[in-house]
Amino acid sequence: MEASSTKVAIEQIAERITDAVMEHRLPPGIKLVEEKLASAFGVSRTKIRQALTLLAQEGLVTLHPNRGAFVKRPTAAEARDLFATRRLVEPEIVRNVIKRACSEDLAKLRVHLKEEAEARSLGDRRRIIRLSGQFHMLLAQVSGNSFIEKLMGELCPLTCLIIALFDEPQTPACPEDEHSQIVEAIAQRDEVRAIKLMLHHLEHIERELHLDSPTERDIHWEALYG
Amino acid sequence: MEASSTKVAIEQIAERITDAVMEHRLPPGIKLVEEKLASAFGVSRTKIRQALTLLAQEGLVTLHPNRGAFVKRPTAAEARDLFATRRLVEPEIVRNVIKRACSEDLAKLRVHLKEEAEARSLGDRRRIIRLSGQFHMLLAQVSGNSFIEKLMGELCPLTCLIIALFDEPQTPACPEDEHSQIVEAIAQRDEVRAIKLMLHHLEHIERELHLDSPTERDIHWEALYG
DNA sequence: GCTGGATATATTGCATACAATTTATCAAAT
DNA sequence: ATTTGATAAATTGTATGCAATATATCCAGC
Repeated sequence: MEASSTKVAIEQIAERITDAVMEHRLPPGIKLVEEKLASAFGVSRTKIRQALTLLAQEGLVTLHPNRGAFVKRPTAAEARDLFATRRLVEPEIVRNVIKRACSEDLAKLRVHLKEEAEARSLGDRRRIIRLSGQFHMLLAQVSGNSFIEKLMGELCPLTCLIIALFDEPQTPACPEDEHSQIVEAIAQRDEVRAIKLMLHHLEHIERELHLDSPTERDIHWEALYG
Repeated sequence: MEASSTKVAIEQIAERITDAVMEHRLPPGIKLVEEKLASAFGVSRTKIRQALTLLAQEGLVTLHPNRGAFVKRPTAAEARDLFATRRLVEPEIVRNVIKRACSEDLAKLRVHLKEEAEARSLGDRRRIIRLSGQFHMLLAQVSGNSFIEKLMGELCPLTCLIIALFDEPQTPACPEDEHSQIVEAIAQRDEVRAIKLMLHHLEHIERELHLDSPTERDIHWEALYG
């Protein structure tokens, strides 16, 4: 039961679960037992159930009938599709941000960069991963297209999951500070450079993953001895 | 109460509501009363509620706290964002379809074209609108990227809503049979032509709408007399 | 006739109870 | 030791009941 008596909206529940997933506190594949979540959030299962259908629709959770909800375990193929989608969408985001961003927007982005730098200097790896994802969500927000914003709001948490699954655990934190370079290119209204940096950034993330070595999930047990 | 005793999954409920919206049987802005849906589908409100949160997450329905669920009324700005997103995504879909489509996929597309032609010859306007949307969803399916497929599954019903809102009611059915031209270009693996046709098609749809004349919804009553 | 406010009705929000189903436990058999 | 089957425990799926809130109705007052 929660200490406070404030009502917890199902969106808040979904968001807190999403944050936990982004910070790798909920690993891919783990089961989300309704009763446990209900008592953790101090609400009834009815609300948890709604939050879970919401998260399932977002793609962060998989619902197995009569068996429950599980944090999604994306396959390598899904990971590749995800990055293909991001390579398509994020250049458009950059173009729109350069077109529309006012000085306050740039300020917001720079505040975020500071948070990232802080987390990095503190070595808070979980916070780094979450903030890295949220940087891209913030960019999408500034770009001003609600559909693309929503899409990125789903792809970024999933990217965190994919990193949890396919990245070597001891990879040195995050590559480098490519985010601040992107922001600077945007501030200078250098579209070509900003897009190039963004695409390189995405390629760096994808290349650090081991999408070729098949996970247990990818093995087709039925077909193995066909 | 449903005649059959088959269990109705929440996805089915959501899908049937989506179809009704696509066919303009549920107009934008209409209230969806839980009790009425519950008896229409022969289930309890609990399940309806889950279907509605799902549809809200998809963006087809708006949830007003304590006031209920309403079929979304997209604004002109949202309509423009939607078409901008489709202009970004659908060329990628065409590229992937040309790369991946086998002969069975092409056959499926041609079967769909036949259905469209049939509906058109019968003058079944509602079915035409729904099938026109589903053509694009089918293309997305064939393209093989699950994220883009899901995105188009949300954008197409919304497009139908936007047409219901911003199109003149007596517009002559649908422009022409641009879909079959696109399929032929795909069958010939003519990427440049297929993409060009797709973009023209989207522009035709958007240009037939009256996105400049402000709807009642767009008027800012508070700011009017500022 | 229109406005304002009280009462009644309708509707949503939520928790709970119970049936259906799955998962875990444990003993017997090979 | 491993497997099989029966039983018990845990968990999900669903309907229902009640409180909270919003909407509609009605009637007095202007």
